[in-house]
Amino acid sequence: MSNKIHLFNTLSRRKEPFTPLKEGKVTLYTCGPTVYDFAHIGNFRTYVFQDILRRWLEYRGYKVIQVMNITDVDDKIIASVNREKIPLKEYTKRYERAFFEDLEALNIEKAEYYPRATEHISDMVALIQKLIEKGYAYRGDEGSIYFDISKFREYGKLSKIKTEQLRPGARVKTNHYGKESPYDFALWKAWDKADGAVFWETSLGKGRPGWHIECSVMAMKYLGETLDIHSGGVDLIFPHHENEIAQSEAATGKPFVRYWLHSEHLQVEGQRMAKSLGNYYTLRDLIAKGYSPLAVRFLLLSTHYRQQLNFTFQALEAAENALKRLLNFMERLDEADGAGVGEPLKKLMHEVLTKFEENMDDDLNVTEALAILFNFIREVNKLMDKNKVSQAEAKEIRQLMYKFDKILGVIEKAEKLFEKGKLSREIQELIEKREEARKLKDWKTADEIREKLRQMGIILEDTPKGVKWKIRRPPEPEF
RNA sequence: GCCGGGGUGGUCGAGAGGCGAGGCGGCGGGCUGCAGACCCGCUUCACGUGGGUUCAAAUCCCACCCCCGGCUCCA
Repeated sequence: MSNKIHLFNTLSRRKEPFTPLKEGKVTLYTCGPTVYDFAHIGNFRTYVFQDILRRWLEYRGYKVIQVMNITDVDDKIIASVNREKIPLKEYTKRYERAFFEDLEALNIEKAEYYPRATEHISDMVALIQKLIEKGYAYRGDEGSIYFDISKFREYGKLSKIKTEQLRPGARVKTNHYGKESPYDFALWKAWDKADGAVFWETSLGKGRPGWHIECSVMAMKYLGETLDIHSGGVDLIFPHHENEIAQSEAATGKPFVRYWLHSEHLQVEGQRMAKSLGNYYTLRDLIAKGYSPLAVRFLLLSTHYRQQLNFTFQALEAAENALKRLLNFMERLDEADGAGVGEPLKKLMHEVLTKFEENMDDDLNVTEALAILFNFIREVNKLMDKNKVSQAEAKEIRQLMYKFDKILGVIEKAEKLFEKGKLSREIQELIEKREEARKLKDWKTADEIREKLRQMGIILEDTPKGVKWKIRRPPEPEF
């Protein structure tokens, strides 16, 4: 266990030493997807960040209890459901399933709970009832129930927004819903014709929950009234998280969240990602273009989470190649059989571990940690060039790499993907044929066979110890 | 308008007063029949512009320009 971790808390706008409420245990709420479409790579940047956070807390010995909500009822979903005339559940299941598939492809660790909004309606009703009783909520003319932000003194403490300074956007319907203040927000939305078959009959009336209430309810239900960490994308700071604080703290009188963490957005080619700009990508889009999801993961995690990340295809290629470098290194370690380096290597290993940990402790500085790791790899490669590293030492280095990979989550999974099975007879014969050609110095035939195998995804490398082969994705056509 | 975050080499990106992180790409060299992997060198007077502080500024201060975001559903 360590209390060395420092995290940037949006509440204070500074890095703070992290200590959980209960020793050894961290309660973590991560804002999840609204399942109305396939998630895009911007969404995944946040989920990858949350995964790194979770993994680092675990690395430091904490037991993490993570909740990720599934928002399966909202305006967009209702609109689609009524358009396609299918049951809500059927529609949301489709995208929920896709979401979990994507998480797995990106090697994102599972949370302990994935509560769905629609399965917590009664809990939401109870919380709203409590807010009404305490005088924080009121019913508007048309039956919807709103939170009265003027009753909550600390409103704006997360986003640092003063409500008097808020400029009403064009789409803020002021009197339309019978709200007392345009910034009061809906806890419960009364049924409307446009909602069609989507509604719940409750003691609050016929309708559906507002957007913010589900997170407060589900967070507190699974994690208690005060949670250690709550995270999401920066766009959620206001109004979503601000409203969550208001609802939760008004209801319980206790601090809702101790550390708020927000990840910056991703841009594509220096621009905001938008369907209208034609630069909108889902994970599936990238896989269809031949990129590996692990390269996407590597790219997403390699930029510090509080920094905007500029997604480009060139950067994705770079990530793909950086990943190859890691894998080549791992393979090379398998073949080391030198006399042994001894003390200097021990020192190198100790140094890389210490510095890696220091940087991760410092607000999850993965970028710097990776730089340190790659420097280490170069040093070890130098030693292996001189055939100094012994088998036992190589084994220790591999263990160290897997230790880092507990956080990065790319090496082991990629190794499994490219695992060497038995070569087919056809390929074995081709390799043998090429060896014969090489003995006869028939380079033309040898090179032809090598190229043919490459097209089949088998890379051959001639080494002093004989021919080596490895499985790699066949070359993709250029885009 | 109000409130945030930024502008670093071919590219992606760390760093936040004093040795040019790292990845990727390109070029050259070593190794190799050739490749590949790996190593070395170069790509490098790198830090938006103009001032200022300092022995020393990418880093601190001031002004300006530009980009992205929040204020409206959003990761």
